[in-house]
Amino acid sequence: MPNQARPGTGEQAKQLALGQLRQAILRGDMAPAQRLVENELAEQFGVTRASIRAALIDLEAQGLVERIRNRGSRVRVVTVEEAVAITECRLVLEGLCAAKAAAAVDDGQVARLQDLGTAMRKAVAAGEPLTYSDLNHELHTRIREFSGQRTAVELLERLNAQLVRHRFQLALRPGRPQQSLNEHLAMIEAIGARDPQAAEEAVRAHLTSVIEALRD
Amino acid sequence: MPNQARPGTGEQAKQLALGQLRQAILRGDMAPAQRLVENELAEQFGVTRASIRAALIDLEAQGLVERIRNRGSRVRVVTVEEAVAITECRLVLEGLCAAKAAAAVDDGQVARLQDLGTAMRKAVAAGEPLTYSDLNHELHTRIREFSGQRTAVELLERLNAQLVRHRFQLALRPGRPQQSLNEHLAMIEAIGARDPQAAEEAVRAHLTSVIEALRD
DNA sequence: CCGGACGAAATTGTCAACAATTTTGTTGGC
DNA sequence: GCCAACAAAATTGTTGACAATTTCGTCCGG
Repeated sequence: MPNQARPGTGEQAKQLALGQLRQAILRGDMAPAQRLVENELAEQFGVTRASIRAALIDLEAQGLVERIRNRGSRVRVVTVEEAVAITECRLVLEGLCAAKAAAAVDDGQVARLQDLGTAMRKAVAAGEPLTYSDLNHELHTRIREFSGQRTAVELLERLNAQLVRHRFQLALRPGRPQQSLNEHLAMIEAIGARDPQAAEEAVRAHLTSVIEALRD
Repeated sequence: MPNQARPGTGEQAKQLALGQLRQAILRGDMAPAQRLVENELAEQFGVTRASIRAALIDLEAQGLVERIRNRGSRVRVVTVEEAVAITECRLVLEGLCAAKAAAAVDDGQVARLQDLGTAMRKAVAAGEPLTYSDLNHELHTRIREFSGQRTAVELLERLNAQLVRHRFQLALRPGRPQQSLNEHLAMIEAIGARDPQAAEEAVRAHLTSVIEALRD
């Protein structure tokens, strides 16, 4: 009963466990395919097994862990093939978002995207792949946000969470940022021009290139 | 996805509760926005609250129920706007599946689709909108299946589950089957011709028409 | 030496009681 | 008569113990 993590305040146990576990997986603290024993996790996070269990069910639905009846949970390993299939889904969904965004953005939002574009240029010129990767992620997030497509955004966040490991791998590949940069700038330009079809095409071209890069 | 709807056999309590509750919601037995009290459900299905609770968490992740902290669960109501947004996601994802299917089907699968096409023709001619609706659903399912895109299929099943109510409403609209039929036949033809781009275009045209029909 | 049956350990699934929270109905003051 | 504080009821969140299932090591027979 000594609840180490503030018993009364704010977050409830399940949400807390969910957040911590999710972060741990996304951060890579948990090795791929690592077994997730409910008792261990419960002790580690200072919550009870029921909370961990609820969190695991949630994470299974998000595709981050795999659960087998009476056999336990493990962090899901995303093969390259799966990563490609996931990115194909991203391709069409982000294409949709880009088209909708191009039709809906206001001037301030366009300026925001262009700022991101110059920042990305700088990051590539300075040879900082990690900064570039972050900006990359933020650009995609902003476009989704500006599209106002709540359903699509939800699906995409689910999909993206499954790709963290692959994203890292991709970002550190030499020469990759240069190619990626041009594609991103094209996306920004198309949206800035309020051209839905061009925006969708640009996103598709970009993610097609990502798929090719993934296949090595 | 571990849920094919067999609520009879030696399933475990949570899976049983999940199946029954899911069916009840999809079947429309639960009124929209109806409150789902854990105790009542537990008694109704003859399982304990813990199982119901686990099932509810699952259903929340599937987008079928809404849960608010300390306030309980309710069957989620999908507004027309949301239905449109969901169908827009279906549009791009099913387009992807159709393109992949067109590139991957074998002769037997094509024959299967064409059989469905003639059955649909017959159902429309006979004025049986319910039969037609079922065939419609099966056609979409088969195309997804033949595409081999596991990730996309998973997303689409999630999305479709949220639309049951609207699908019913749409199927019974006079004149709708006729228009829908032609679009479906075009999809079948494009896939039979192994033309990915035409298949994607046909699916997009069909679902665009569905979106327009939804907006009344 | 190998294969299958048996049993113990580990792990998840289920249960009923308890605590915390929100909602609702009521009472008192203005 | 209306609003706020308060108390009671309903409902969800949490806890620890118990049951069912699977896994793994061991032993026996061939």
